[in-house]
Amino acid sequence: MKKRIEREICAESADIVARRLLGCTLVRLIDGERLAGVIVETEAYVGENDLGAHASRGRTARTEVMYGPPGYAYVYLIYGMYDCLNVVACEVGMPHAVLVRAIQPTDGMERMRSNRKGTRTGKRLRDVDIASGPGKLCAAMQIGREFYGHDLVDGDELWIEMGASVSDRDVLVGPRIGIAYAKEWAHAPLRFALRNNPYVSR
DNA sequence: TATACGATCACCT
DNA sequence: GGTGATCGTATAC
Repeated sequence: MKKRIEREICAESADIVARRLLGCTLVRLIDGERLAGVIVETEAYVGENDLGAHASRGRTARTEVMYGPPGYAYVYLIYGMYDCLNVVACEVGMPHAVLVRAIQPTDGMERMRSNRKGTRTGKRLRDVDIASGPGKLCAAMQIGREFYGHDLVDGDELWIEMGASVSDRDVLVGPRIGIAYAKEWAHAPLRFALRNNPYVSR
């Protein structure tokens, strides 16, 4: 069991935190079994001015957790079907968040694969397809909205561990996905991924 | 109370 | 490359 992240890691602007979380390990403990994977893709949502961010509509019941301290989980339902996991970043009162978009499974891969048996054709999923997207990752790791507000630093069933350091030349930076409506913010370089890693989405 | 739509995914052509 | 599934949230009425 590796060292967990410290809360200060998450206390910066979300773009900094999104970059830092690459290479860290997301861990889910369920029925005594450890499910884990290296974070290989993230996106930053940088507060109320960010037209691509849920917080751009201000403080509501849904966005409330993002206004609190960093290191907590913001989980939301998208398209009526999938849950997505975010790490709250920045300081209290600044609603920043980092969307975890993909992980490279390391522990409990078979259980994660079976958790994704929502597919019709029932074909065996390739390893690279198990958690290569924000909705897929939550399904694979059994992360739902019950984790809204969960502490990812000191929590019990879901937390983040430190990983090997990642050099800048191994990081791909580009525009975020699925926010074409966000005007100038749609192009902002706020998506981060490990270059040439086959476990990233799309 | 009613309605439009989304930080996605899987299947189809 | 296109589209349907499916429901909570924000916003309009």
